[in-house]
Amino acid sequence: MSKQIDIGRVLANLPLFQQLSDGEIANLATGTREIRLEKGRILFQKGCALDGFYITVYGQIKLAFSSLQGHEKVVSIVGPGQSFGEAVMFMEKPCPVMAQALENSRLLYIAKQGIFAAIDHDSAFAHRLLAGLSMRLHSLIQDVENYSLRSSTQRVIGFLLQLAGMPTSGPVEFALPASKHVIASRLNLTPETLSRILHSLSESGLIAVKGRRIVALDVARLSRFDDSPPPPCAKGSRAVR
Amino acid sequence: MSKQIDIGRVLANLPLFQQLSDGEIANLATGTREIRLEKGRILFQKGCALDGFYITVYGQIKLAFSSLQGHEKVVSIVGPGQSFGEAVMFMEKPCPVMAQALENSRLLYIAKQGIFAAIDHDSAFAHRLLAGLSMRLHSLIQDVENYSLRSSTQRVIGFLLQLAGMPTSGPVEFALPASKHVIASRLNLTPETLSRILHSLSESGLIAVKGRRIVALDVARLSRFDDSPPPPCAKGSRAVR
DNA sequence: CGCCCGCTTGATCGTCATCAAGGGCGGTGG
DNA sequence: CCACCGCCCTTGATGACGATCAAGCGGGCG
Repeated sequence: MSKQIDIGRVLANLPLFQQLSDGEIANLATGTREIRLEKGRILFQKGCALDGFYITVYGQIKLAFSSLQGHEKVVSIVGPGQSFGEAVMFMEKPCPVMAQALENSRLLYIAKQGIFAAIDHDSAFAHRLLAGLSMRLHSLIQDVENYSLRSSTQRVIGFLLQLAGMPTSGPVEFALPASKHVIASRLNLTPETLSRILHSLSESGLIAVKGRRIVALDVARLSRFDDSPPPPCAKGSRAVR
Repeated sequence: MSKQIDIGRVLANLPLFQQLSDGEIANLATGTREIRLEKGRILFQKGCALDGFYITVYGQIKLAFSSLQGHEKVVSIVGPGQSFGEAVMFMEKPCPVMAQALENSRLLYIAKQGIFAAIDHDSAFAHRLLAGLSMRLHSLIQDVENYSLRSSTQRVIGFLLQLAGMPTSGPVEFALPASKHVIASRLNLTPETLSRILHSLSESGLIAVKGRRIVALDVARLSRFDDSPPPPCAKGSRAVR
């Protein structure tokens, strides 16, 4: 039962909590529970109230909502070191999404009382929280922008470029962070469409695909695709738009 | 030149600032500028940095981004009493959207220093800010949900129901908050499509439209449309999905 | 009175979802 | 070691929803 020690250590190393005093870390730790979740298990359903939030230690959690028709849309894939649920906690409203483990995972659940105490005590912490929420908001707006004024191909390219990082140029290899099914949903596509797009990109020599691994062969050209107005008529390019 | 008095009064009445002390209000007021904006004028462009945020006193501002192709997508329509730009301010990153006046408007621009001081001084204020940002995040997620798993008709209905408020039942009349062009963009539709949808809804006897005024005739049935799985086969209903 | 702008209406086209099979690969058991 | 099965992904054929292009309409304002 080395839980207590573990939790304090883990908390203290998170960017969000880096600069808190030992006392506050200890205080947070008392309100913190460890959660192990096996692949496929649901952490909470859409509509639940949360009076705390979660941090992923390892594993992978997907946040998604599902229509009454049973369709599901993945909003976010959260990995180690990332947190989720803060907004719901501060809002005191039912959670708009559900959370499910994509792999066996280990999380921390941090009760809001400790957070609130830390805010009262240390206004720099409040600043970090505000900045964190703001970043989240920002990326959500990016999503809205992607969904509303970019084609499916552009969304895929944008996603790949993001995974590739800002590379020096030259080919970059990386792995998709989840099954193609999940990725497709995250990008608002069907798996079929994603498959076709990846196929067509590799036909154009822009990328190479083997299973979950992808090589971005020509990052420069890829980026150009990403946001170029389709030239007046992209001649003969069934493949592209 | 009654600006100073005005500003203090206006600030003190905003929900966000209700509970601040007179001293803090005064402090905020010194960092606050009044801005008058005539219809059509652009307040800031996408990519600008902000070191403060805005509150609409009267008028109407649209937040939007535009693709390189010149297409424009309205993210939000902000009216009197509402604020915008906080997230950008806290994030210290370029603004992801542009802001333009839809009517002659009057705004307050509040410098971040006063806000930061208030946070340091009054942790309840920090809580309110956090809750405010969280609400914003929540509604953005709703938007994503709408865009990704609801048909255009469902989005329109959802929007109308929101305008109608939670009515007692029976017909409700209200006005669209902006031109149909802007509304359409907000809902991720072309004006043509919006027009057709409104037409088809009024043909079905669900609403009546005269210009910008709309009467929701059958709110109950409207709500049902809003989220019902299309019954196995909605017989003969070209009008509906 | 006439113009301009916001909206409507009609015809056509593209993109992407849907439906339906067909691979390929890993795991399991004979 | 091979055969079988399940799962994930791919590939193909079709269709629907909504965008685009192109006129018409009406009403407010100069």
